[in-house]
Amino acid sequence: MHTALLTKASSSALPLFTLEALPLRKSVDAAPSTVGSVQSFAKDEEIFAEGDKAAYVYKVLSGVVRTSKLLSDGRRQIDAFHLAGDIFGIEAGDEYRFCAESVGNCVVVAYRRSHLAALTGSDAQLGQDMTMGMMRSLVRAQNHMLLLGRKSALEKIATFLLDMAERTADDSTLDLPMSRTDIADHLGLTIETVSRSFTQLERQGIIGLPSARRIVLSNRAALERLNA
Amino acid sequence: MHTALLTKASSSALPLFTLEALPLRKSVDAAPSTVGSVQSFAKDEEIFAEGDKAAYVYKVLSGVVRTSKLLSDGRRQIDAFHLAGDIFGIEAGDEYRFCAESVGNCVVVAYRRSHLAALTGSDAQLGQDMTMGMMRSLVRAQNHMLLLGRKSALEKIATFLLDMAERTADDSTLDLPMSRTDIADHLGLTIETVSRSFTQLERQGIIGLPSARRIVLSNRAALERLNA
DNA sequence: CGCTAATTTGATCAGACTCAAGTGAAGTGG
DNA sequence: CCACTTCACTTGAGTCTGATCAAATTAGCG
Repeated sequence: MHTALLTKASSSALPLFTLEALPLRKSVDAAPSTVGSVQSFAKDEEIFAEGDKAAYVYKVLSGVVRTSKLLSDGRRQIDAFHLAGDIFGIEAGDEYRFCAESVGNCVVVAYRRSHLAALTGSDAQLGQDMTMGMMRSLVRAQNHMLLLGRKSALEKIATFLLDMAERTADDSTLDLPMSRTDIADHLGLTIETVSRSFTQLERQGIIGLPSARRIVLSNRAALERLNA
Repeated sequence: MHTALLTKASSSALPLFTLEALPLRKSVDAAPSTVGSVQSFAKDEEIFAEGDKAAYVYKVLSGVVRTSKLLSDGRRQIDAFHLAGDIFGIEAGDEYRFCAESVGNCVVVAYRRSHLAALTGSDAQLGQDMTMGMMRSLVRAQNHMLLLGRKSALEKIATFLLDMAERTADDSTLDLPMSRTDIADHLGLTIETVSRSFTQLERQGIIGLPSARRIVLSNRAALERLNA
């Protein structure tokens, strides 16, 4: 119904295939570092910081990455969670305007940006991959602005759950990879409000909470109604 | 410091030049409609609606355009104000996910999207213009998420004023082209809170309000401090 | 099994919203 | 040219949602 639709639909679509296949193939018989190097991170490790030289563009292979911005006094806004297949770290300028961290253990491929730039000129397909990645970020960001600016706490949570379900869940059970703090900083709320909203949805029979991070969407229609 | 810097810097940079010069030159000796057609709108006219077939990409020649999203119950989020030189209406899918309206009288050029798509394949420069437009939208959107999710009313207004000043003002005087309602829907506030914030900044001697829409930035340092 | 961190819950508070008037400026028509 | 209407903005009073502060549970984990 919103953001997630495009994201999910496109992540398995053609354009991305190139970016996926190219480095993996090459890394077998060539130096991986020149095309794409695979990197692993443990929980809460920094992949890059706000202000770092933006030398790489990344793609998530497994796990989850959060990109966030900080205010001088520590207030944080997580602009997106990046799941397997998602691209992050695309920048127009020469530095990252975000910090990127692993949410749990995760594996990413890093593509040297200078190399991509050269390819983008000659290889139209690869340029389109970057463009698609950007488009998807833009769509997500724009939908998220509506959420942040105009939705109530309960509506924010409902939208978030539907979005995550769309992106990860096979059935009606959803395993959240991130903490309440991360969710709060993504939705512009506090952890207490996030927790209370979950509890309220559970009491209304709209979701089940077998454990803190496992959500059962028992009444998706009600969630969609809250989605406004 | 944020959004506005890149926007301003890039709006006069090279990549955009092509998009500006190409249609204007051609429209003199060729049918303008095939490349870019100039359209005028009076105050509060609709340029396109959310869900319309996204047949054109637009560029503002003069005046201001707002793009917004609506919730089912009428709550509105203005994602951006587009000033002269700004591109809007770029879509990945085949329909607009926004509504676009003129804020005051304004003139725009409409580029047929099918035509651009063809050019993007052959003309790398033009493709980069679109890419740049998208990048700038993305940067703005990402900064705006931080504002919507984590800033107080006063901080939102301060950021907004600095941003508008950066984009339009020559000196320390700023003429706002939009109403309090538009500002409120852009910043995720109500008109009353917007008004009260302006009054408060005035009382603190940080801004002057010779008339409702004319702002004098008498203490830019204080504003920047509020910018967090 | 005890320790630490994450989450939930409770009580209170505050910033922003709602509702309601009041003020002022711009435009209209006599 | 001036009274009248209208619309945009400001101001005030009271309310409410979500934040803050604080404590209790619960869940992981070594």
